[in-house]
Amino acid sequence: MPELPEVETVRRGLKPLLVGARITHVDLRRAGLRAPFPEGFARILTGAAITDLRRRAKYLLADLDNGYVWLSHLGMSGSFREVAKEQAYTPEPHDHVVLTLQNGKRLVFNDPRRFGQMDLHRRADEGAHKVLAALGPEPLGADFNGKILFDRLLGKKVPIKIALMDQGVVAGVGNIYACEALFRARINPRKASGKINRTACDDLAQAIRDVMNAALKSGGSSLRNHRQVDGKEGLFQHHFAVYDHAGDRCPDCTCKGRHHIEIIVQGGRTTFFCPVKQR
DNA sequence: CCCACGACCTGCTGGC
DNA sequence: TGCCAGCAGGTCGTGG
Repeated sequence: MPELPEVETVRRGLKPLLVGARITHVDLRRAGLRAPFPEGFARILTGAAITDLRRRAKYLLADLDNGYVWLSHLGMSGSFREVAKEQAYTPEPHDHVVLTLQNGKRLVFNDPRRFGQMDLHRRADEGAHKVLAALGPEPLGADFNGKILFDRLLGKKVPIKIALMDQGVVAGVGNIYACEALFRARINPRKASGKINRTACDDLAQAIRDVMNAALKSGGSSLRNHRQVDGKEGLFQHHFAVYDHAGDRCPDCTCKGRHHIEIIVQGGRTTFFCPVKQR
């Protein structure tokens, strides 16, 4: 469940459970996810209290009172769930990490495809963190606008859809919200990034912010039975204009309902768009 | 530097 | 009905 709105929804769901909590036990049920867990992972988490839970792009960052930051990424299929104090923990398939908190509650990380990530770094070194430092601006941050986007796309030849999914251009946009934002901004996903003019970049930056804010209000999108931390499902999938709507009529009135959503492959990922509305 | 593409995994589904 | 190729919300490394 992993684009910015989903990860932010997870962060908000986990915050009451984690912030202020102390980790008393860490059970690693395998040696790693895509990469092995870092050296001393369980040892460094054990005994530490979580002082804050932040998000950068699609990464969750838990600040610990021992100076470390616990970084998590949900990949394609990762999820966290809470197990209540009085409830016995029964392992489910693909449960990989189980944290026990001092208050008796448990936090379980489950990830069938294991594209997720967990790592540690020192808070003091975060500015030098290779992956985090390479990330583009937060689309919901105060410093993101059409000018910033225009400057970052300047000279790029890749199709705009591919550029939007490049975490170094703008952070947190994935396949769904790239498609949805381009539809809202009436931009053809195949258009060369560097040929998008300043006005269109203003529209696109606004479209990204709008669609992400709308998704956040719905608790994100829940595809394939994914659930948020509290077990509820996000509802934004019911508001997709184009994503997963190949062959449907274009929902925008300027297309007069006669045109249909097309599906193409870009960079190995599916793109949905209206060839009439999006020029 | 910039870009294309395969690899990494498991589970579900749609078409035969 | 049953099987399996193909596809799924992401990132990274390796080529050209």
